[in-house]
Amino acid sequence: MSAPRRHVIRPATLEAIVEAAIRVLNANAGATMSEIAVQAGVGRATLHRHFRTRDDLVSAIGIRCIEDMNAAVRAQATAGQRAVDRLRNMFRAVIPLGDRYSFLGTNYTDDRRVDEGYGTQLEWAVALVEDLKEQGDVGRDVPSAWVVAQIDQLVWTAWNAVAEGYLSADEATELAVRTLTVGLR
Amino acid sequence: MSAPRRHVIRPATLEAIVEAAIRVLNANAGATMSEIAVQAGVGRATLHRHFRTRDDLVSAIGIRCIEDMNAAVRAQATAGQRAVDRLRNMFRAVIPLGDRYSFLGTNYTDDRRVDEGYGTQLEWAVALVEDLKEQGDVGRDVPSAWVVAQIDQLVWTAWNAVAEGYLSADEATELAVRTLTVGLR
DNA sequence: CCGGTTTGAGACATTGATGTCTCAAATTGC
DNA sequence: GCAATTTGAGACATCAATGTCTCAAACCGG
Repeated sequence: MSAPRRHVIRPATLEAIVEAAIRVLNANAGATMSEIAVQAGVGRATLHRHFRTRDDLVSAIGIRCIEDMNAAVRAQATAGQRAVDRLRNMFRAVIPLGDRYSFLGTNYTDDRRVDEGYGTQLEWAVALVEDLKEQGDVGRDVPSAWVVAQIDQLVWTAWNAVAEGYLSADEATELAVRTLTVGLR
Repeated sequence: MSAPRRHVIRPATLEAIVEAAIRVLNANAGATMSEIAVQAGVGRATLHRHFRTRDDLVSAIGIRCIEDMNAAVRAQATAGQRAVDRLRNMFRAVIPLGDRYSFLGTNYTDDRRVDEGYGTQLEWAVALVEDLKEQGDVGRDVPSAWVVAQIDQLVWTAWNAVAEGYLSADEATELAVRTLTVGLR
């Protein structure tokens, strides 16, 4: 006897849930399934039909965030580029996903796939920082952990600036590169 | 007939609760009263005896955070100082309170006193940014909102660096000033 | 040492969110 | 237009966290 047919959600419904969940949970990590459903414009039963538990939903969104971020980073051509140009390209690709960074920071899920994905991002960032130091765009005296932390925060503050409307995406990218390398003087 | 005697908590107990609540709620904004009590080394009944509700506790901690931050900023002598020195002094005073910044960011409470206190901090920061621009430490082309956002995030990442142990408090202060003004090159 | 006060443990009631289920309505593709 | 499928609303059960209360134990200042 076959297992009960698993629910197949419509792609547009799933996208609405993912975007709504990121928005609502970034604002309040304790938001209820009801709040997420309302914001997504779907019924709460639809969430429960597709995700086994609230934790399952948060994990699934976390995995989606990591996949989106890794896809954005992977999509860049890096061969032969100067480190500072790779930094600029990375910011250009990743700043629009700043809300996903924030989601992963505030809605931690003890999920192997999220941990692995985050580790991939970290490795990529550390390699970039080593090259920035090698090419003189970042001083060798600066702890790499500090540089990585600054890059992380710049992604988020730049995303916020674009969301608030006082910077365009291009302006945000340039200001992020400038802030990290030569500062605001 | 007089009202029932209000519970008077011991100062050491209250401090333990405040510090534990900041630590636990920074890690997980949805942490339970039980988790806070365990971390504080007190009984859950003690929390309920002193705070009417969980929301009341979160509000009270938020007010404490704002008061601590405003006290730190107010304690500085600023008359006659260059803007960059005021920036350095502000970082030195406020970085140890980075966990309080974070608390206010992630555990927003719709409380008039928290809003007012935050407004005071913001006014102070904007005035400092104007002076930094006036004295050439920050370019006039940079949006003030961007500079304020960077200062905010530097407080948090510097606090984290000290907590993680790869920077001393003095190193964190200097690196924060450097990152904002001349960058990491 | 003692009186007054605070506190912790645990029992218990309440509450709100989650999770399950059913059925009519809506949607979609042919 | 119809069949197959997904979805929303709402009823209902479950569960975990909150909130209340009592009493013995612990604490502290005089």
